[in-house]
Amino acid sequence: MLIRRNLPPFQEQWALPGGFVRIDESIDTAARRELQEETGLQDVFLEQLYTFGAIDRDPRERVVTVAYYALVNLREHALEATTDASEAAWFSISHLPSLAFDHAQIVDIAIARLKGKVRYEPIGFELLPQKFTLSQLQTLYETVLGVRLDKRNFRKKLLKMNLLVELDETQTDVAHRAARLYQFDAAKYHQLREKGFNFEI
Amino acid sequence: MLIRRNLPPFQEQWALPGGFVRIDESIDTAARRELQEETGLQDVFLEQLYTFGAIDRDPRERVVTVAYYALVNLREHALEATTDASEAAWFSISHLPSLAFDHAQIVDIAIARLKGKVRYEPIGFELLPQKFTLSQLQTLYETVLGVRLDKRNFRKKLLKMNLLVELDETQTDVAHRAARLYQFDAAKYHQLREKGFNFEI
DNA sequence: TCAAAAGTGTTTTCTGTACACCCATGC
DNA sequence: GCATGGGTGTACAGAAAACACTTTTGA
Repeated sequence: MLIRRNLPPFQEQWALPGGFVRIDESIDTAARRELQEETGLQDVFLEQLYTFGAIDRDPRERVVTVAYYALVNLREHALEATTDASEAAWFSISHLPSLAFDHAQIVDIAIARLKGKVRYEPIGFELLPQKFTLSQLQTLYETVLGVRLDKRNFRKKLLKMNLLVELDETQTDVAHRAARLYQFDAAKYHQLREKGFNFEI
Repeated sequence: MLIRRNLPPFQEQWALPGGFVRIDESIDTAARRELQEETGLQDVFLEQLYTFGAIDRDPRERVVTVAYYALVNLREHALEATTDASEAAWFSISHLPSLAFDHAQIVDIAIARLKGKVRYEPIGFELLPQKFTLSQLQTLYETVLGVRLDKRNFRKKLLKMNLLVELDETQTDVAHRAARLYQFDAAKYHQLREKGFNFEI
């Protein structure tokens, strides 16, 4: 999700949303506030990514950026028009425009983090609606990891973890056999974690 | 490695070494400089850990800390007396004194990072001398991960990776059969990585 | 009736784990 | 000669990987 800058430097260029930390808020709070102010996104997975501190990364003055990344599913969190930024839009990470400042580097590091983390923590579900099909989940992993997965083996593995609740519902509005819907059981995950269980794809 | 503070607040208490980033240096550079100034340590593995930004973490004023962690082997990097800190000393992480500021939390996060990272990146070698025995390596993993490992399986696994160079040397000054020494082959590791190899313990 | 994706088991291969004894060395 | 850690192989079990066809549905 990028915003188009309406002020120099890098005017008219796309950039990551962001802003300054206030003296009376933590940086976690600031990240959440900025995200909300610039995109309308709320109640999403948000985690500190990395802190960027090269001396010339902003041409105006010395700026240190503590970058955060959020995971969002587009169906349940629509973008709202906001006042801060002139324009906000979603991009495919395989078709990014050129970015302001060192934001391309920040995106690279975020993708690397996601790729690493998605394999051993159940954060992939943040990118899907609450109810999803196993094929959607598989496609998600195939996209993030950049590999093709075997359908039968994938289902076997995921279902054996006992983290998915099989619902009595199916997809609607598809032009083929409707797939069963599942839900991720976060409570069960935390419970299993206590006992030494490790999520792994 | 902790230093004893000689100024308030938390005077006389143990704390992580640290200091302020200068306007003309990157935060990476600042971390390296502070480490060198306060402990004499140079040319060690140093990586950004996490940025701490709670509003009241320093009683004097608002301070944001970008924490770094270093991995050091004590045999090859002796501590030097320095002027900045009144005293510097190594502690076992299982016997830490109470720490100034939120440094106990920082240490906890560093240990968690090490525990996670040591399993899928070959950073454990940073904690050993260049030449080491397989038993030393095993003990290191057992200590960091907090588990006991099977000697035969551990050796089998490590040697099969082809990342260790078997030297024509053995330990000296031990009161039992001297163990063969090995070296980690970083070049080979990077070469294998290119081909999709993943280090994993 | 066709297209499109859902759903389902078995076999083979590989990897992880469990396990015990002899060897070399210094004291 | 004894204490101490060094060094070695095999068998079993469980996990991962390979693989193809039938079913359901809407258009």
